This record gives sequence, structure tokens and C-alpha cells, in this order.
Amino acid sequence: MKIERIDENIWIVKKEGRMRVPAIVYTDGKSIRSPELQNALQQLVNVATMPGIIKYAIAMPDIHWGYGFPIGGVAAFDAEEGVISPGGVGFDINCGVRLLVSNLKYEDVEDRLDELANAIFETVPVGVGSRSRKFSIDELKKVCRDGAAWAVEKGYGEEEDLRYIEDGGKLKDADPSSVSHKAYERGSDEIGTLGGGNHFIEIQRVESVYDREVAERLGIHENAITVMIHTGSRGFGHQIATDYISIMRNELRQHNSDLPDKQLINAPFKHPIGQDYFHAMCCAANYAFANRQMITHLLRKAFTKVFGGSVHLKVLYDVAHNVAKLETHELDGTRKRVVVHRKGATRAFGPGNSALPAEYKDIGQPVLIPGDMGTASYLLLGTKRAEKDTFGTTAHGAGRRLGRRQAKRELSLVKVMDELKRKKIIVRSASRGTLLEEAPEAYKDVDEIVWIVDKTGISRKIARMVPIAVIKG
DNA sequence: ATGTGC
Repeated sequence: MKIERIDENIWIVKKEGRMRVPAIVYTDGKSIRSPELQNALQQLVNVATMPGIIKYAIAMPDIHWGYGFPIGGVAAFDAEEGVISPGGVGFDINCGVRLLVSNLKYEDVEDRLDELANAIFETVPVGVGSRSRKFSIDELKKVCRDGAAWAVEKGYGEEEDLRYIEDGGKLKDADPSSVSHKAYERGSDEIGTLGGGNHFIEIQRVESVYDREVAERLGIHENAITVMIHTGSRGFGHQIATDYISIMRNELRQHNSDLPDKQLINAPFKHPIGQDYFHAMCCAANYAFANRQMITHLLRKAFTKVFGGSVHLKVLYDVAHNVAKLETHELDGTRKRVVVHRKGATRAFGPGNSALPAEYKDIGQPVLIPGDMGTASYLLLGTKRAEKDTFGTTAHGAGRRLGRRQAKRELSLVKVMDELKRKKIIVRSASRGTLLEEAPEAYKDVDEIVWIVDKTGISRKIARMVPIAVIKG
């Protein structure tokens, strides 16, 4: 494959073979040649062959190998002529991040972090297979339709929280009738649970601020305490992805007969099966928004238990990084309806975008990029440049350096824990294996990822937060 | 990511 440099940190794979559009990669000169990247790049090229793809297939600097589509990938398909693909969204539909800002400073919490971590660990169900309470299928259908608003109505959090969620925490194209009974069964007792793997709750200290004026407006200043939630739609979204991959495989044989990779299975967006998947995917996205909303409420309870009634956790923003959205983008001077697949990629709309709440309209959309549990996470803002060049998208995280199995094989739990202890990071986890899989050594450097998205202008850095207590699945 | 496998 021929790769050419078109900017210091932007590369193009020119159209060749069955590619309908070129592929664009945002990364540095060292990473573009790394052997680990090559499989993911081939996946990106495969995506560029799919029907109705617009402009180019795009990879963010945190690109790595995934199911069919690479993680850290963006692909927009024509809403009339194009397709929708479960592999372009990922199994954890609306996996995403929420950032809460507290009115506490580091000095207020540093001596009570053990107590706080224990309170959270006792209040929020964590780990693979974790359960909350059982909800009926009728209730889950309301979750599908109303997303985070369902949770607020049930008493989990405040009406105001909804203003600061992507699309208000409610995707309007959700249709509960497109979701299988099996998905409802799996989802019935998992709303309000964290899950496992890379999902976490993190207490953070704001370590650096890059734009003081904007940060101030967002209630962010050095040494402020923030809380980050990273979770998704649990078994519910996973089952919906599984169901529709199987439906598309069985019922759209002809359409999918000539794929470069079977995992790119898809349906024409206009086809009833494509529409059903889209409507079900929106249900899972709403389930995930409700999940993060419920966890926010549980976190407020845990904080109040430790610090009393004067503590306040405000939702700064909540954004998805595994989702397909029907959006309007300007292409060659005309506005076009496209289905933007963001898989391990974060929406990053710029100032003036009508999707933003009034309070953020002049600064742009808050973007949340979590790193590994020993390094840092970032608050950034979306840009006009992103809207123009990447369908309003930026990176989503550090990206794995070691596979899960490799991490467990090569890393030592004692060393990982000692290193976290040395950095004064408190960790509570439901599983020892998870700690190895999620060790800082298993991830790429989030600082480098963020440096690239900031340098290329597809988002801009506002603050860097460091972990002080981590609750993992 | 996942009731961590077909």
C-alpha cells in the first residue's frame, strides 16, 4: 500500500484496487511505519471499498485493530446510496465518557481517598456480570425511547444534567420494537452498572490548564477534583450488535457476498434491515446514556456520604465514542445527509454548531479523551477544522499497545501495583486480570495522541487531569 | 466490549 505524507501528521493512502475513496491517517512519522499499525491500516483500506462511502475513510492517532473496522476509525456513508454496519460502531454501542466537575479541591480529598474509593466501590456495581436491580421490559422500552431523561424521571440525577449530554442523552430514532427479547433480558438488570474491561470510574486532579479563560468558564482550575465515568450499553448493546450481524449475514447474502472482510457485514441504510439496526442501535445508545446518568447519581450519593451535603458534582459533558449518527455535512459546497460511523472516535463539533447547548455554543463541544489509569485524561474542545476535515471527529483514548492476552502474559501484577502506589494512585478492582489488561504499560501514550489531534487542529486542549483514585471492573 | 468460546 502506498502511503504519502500530506501534512506533518496527516497521511493519505491513495485510491487503488477496489477502494472507492482514499484513506486518511492522523498520526506521526514514527507510528505510521510501526508494524502494529499495518493490520489496522489494511482494515481502513477495506472500509474505503464499501458502498456509498463519502470523501475518505479516516483513522485517528489511536487507531488499532478491531472487528472489521479499525478502532479509532471514522467512515461516513451517503444516507441514500450508502450502508450502515454494526462493525463500524462496535459491540459496545455508545461506549462513552462523562466528566463531572466537583466543588472540591485536591486538599479536601487527599487524606480521604481510601474512604471515597470504598464508598464508590460499595455504591456502584462493577465488574463483568455486575447487576443492579431488575427492570421490566416495559420499563426498558422507556429507557430505549427516553435515554438519560428516563433516569432523571426515575430520580437518578437532575433535569439540568441532560443539557450537557450529546443530543440531550436521547437519540430520537430509537425504536424499541427493533430490539430482540434476548437483548431486553440481558439488559434488564445492568442499567446502573459499570461493567469490566477498560470501563472505569476515576477521581482526578486537574494538573494542567491550557486555556485559562475557557477552563474557568467550565469550572475547571488547577487542583480541582473531577470525576470521569467510562462505560457503555453493557450486555444490551452487545446483544443488539450480535443480533443484527447475524440477521444481515442470513438475510442479505447477495448484498454482502463480495466483502474484502466478512466482518464488514452491513445493510443498505435505506433497507428495512439497515433501518431496524439503526433504530435498535439508537436504543442501545440511549440505554448507555441512561447508564451513565444512573452512575452519576450513585456517585453523588457516595460523595455525599464521605464529604456531606455541600459537595456538588456538575455534569460538564457526556460524549459517545462508539456510535453511528445521521448528520448533515457540507461536501463540495452542498449539504449532504450522511451516516457517520465513529468507532473509537469522538464527536468534536466546533463553535456555532446547532447541536451544542447555549452555554457552549461560542467555545465548541467539550471532548473527553481518557488515558490509561496511571497517566492522564484530557478535556478538549471540538473545532471547525474537525467539522471540515473529519466529519466533526477526533480521537477517543490512548489506544492499546499490548493485546489483552499479551498484557496478562507479559506484565507483573506486583510491578503494576507498585508503580501505581508510587504515583499515589488508589485502585479498587473487581478482578486482578483486569488490572493487568488495563495496566498503563498496555496502552500507548495518551499525551502523544492528544498532541497530534491538537496540533492538526481537529480539537484543542483545555486541561489535563491525572488519576488519584480508580475504580475498575 | 461480552452471561470473556462454537
